[in-house]
Amino acid sequence: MSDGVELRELRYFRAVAEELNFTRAAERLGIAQPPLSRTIRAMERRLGVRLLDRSSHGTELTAAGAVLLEQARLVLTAADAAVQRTVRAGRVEPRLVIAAQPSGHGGLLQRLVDQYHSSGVWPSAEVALGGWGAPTAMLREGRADVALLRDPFDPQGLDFEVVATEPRVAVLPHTHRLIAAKLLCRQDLAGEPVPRWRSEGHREAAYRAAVDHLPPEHPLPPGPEVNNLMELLEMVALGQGVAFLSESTAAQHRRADLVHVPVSDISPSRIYVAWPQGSRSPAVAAFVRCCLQEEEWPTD
Amino acid sequence: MSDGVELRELRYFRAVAEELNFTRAAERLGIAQPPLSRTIRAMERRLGVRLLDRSSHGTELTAAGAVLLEQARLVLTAADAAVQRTVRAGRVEPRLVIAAQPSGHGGLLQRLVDQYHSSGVWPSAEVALGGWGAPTAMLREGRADVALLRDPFDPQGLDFEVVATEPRVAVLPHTHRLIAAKLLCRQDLAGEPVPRWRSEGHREAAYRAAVDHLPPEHPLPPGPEVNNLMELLEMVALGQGVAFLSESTAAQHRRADLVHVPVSDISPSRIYVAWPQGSRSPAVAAFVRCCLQEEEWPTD
DNA sequence: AACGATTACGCCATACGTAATCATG
DNA sequence: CATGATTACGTATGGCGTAATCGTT
Repeated sequence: MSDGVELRELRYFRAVAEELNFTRAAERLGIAQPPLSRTIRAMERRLGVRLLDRSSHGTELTAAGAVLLEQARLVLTAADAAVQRTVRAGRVEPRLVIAAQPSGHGGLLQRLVDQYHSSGVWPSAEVALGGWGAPTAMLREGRADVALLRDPFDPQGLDFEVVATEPRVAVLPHTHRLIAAKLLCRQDLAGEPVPRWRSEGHREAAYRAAVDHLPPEHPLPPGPEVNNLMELLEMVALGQGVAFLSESTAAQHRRADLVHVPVSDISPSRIYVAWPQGSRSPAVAAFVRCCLQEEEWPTD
Repeated sequence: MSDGVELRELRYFRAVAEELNFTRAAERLGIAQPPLSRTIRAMERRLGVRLLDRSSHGTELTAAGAVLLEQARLVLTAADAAVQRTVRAGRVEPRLVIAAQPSGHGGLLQRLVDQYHSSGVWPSAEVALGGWGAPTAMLREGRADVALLRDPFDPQGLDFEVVATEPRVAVLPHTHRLIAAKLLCRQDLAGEPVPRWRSEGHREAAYRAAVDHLPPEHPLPPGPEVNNLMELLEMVALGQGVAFLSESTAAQHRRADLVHVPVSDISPSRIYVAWPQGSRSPAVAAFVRCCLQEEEWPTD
């Protein structure tokens, strides 16, 4: 039983497994092919497992290789995160870095930061904004300590709690037949196209549109793809679809040519506070405590 | 920005941080002190962070060092797990390893394994038993794929679902004043000593006794320490305390000198199925599906 | 032939150990 | 002075690059 692997080996393997080509992988790593080839073979011999099928028609992952690729990504991310967190903890004046998506929380983020600051002499807070998926990545990579997230997010490696729940509204063009309604249900809007997020290039973005805006039992009418909130609202204004946004998001982006109508039977939007699993940081704990004292979202 | 760390450095640092003494750490690692000292210093210089306070009165961790110790443990565990999972995935006939505590689930485990086996041509299942804390450790270290767990467990790095819920009973000596009762509430037994688990040497064992057997608002009457279930029952039989066990556990260990009485207001015992976070294994998914089809626990 | 992976071989970086040095109670 | 960390220095393991070889299409 040889004792283990080194990160260098995992970095090399990841490159090969992702490129499925030793030459390109070596280029990407900035080394020559032979050491790469040797390192992978040595690892295979040491573990007693074939990781790659080197057939004539190119290189393929074996089942074991697929497992190692997945695992190697986790280990390498964790190693980078370890360094990041250590360096940040060692700064003379450490900061609590709060990651969040821009303009998604109304005054909530501001209130939480204020409350956190007024709660004592903890490291001062600093907000880092990023698009969908960025806050969770920052947590995993050790570049942020805590994050405010909207409903569908990848919980891998994170702990989280619900901070607030708020109903969603339908955003309709002002020419829509239903703008006079006080309350809609999903059925009233069945068949209306719903724009889809394409923004961050993630597969999950499509998923987000589906899960975030509609319960899964409703089929999703295909709508135009949009890259951000402004495009989304423009699409709606142009009559290309309807959008379902949380009240606060909608309220922050009022337009004369759009109307908001509450919807009764859509899953409410939830805001979570999340942090790296097992974080022992007192500052994180203090911020989370602030979050959990937060009231239900005020309904305007 | 130097690119990162190597596992060797993290292994070295962990040894020093745990021993708080370079000499002992070097012995533990099987190397001489100088390379150890140099490696740590090099790491400090590269990261630009002091990890250890080397004062006269011994070596202490800095705040950053404490963070790195915690992180290093995670990374090293993840790296070992990566190897284990890869090796197991590469076996000619891979097995689904199910970790569980011995004799804690009545026929549940057997039923689940049978159901899993009859559900198709997946890798065959193999059960690995271990004391409290062992199943979760096996999952984290890549030595098991999935586990059946009882209520208080450390969820770090795991995903889980509830499989079954069952009420608890009080286990009383047959000489007890309340053996004729059909149903007790916690108040009836207030002040009775409750034996505590000492078994696995974990701090968590005490926590277990508290959270598992009693809601936290009840103060825990100090009871004798026991190492296993047999000792626990013996203590109860000797009149040294009362125990609160799940129905199925109690049922599997009937004794002529013990009586079981249902308790109304104690949190029920839950059985979970858990697996490494983000596991993509189809075999694990199949087993979890079997678990979720499981009915509520039959009440005898 | 051409492309991609592997083996052969010489070089250099770096991790190691021994021994000497420093700092502190 | 004794204990424990660091610096100095010579050695050697092993990871790298260049060049040659193998194996497919």
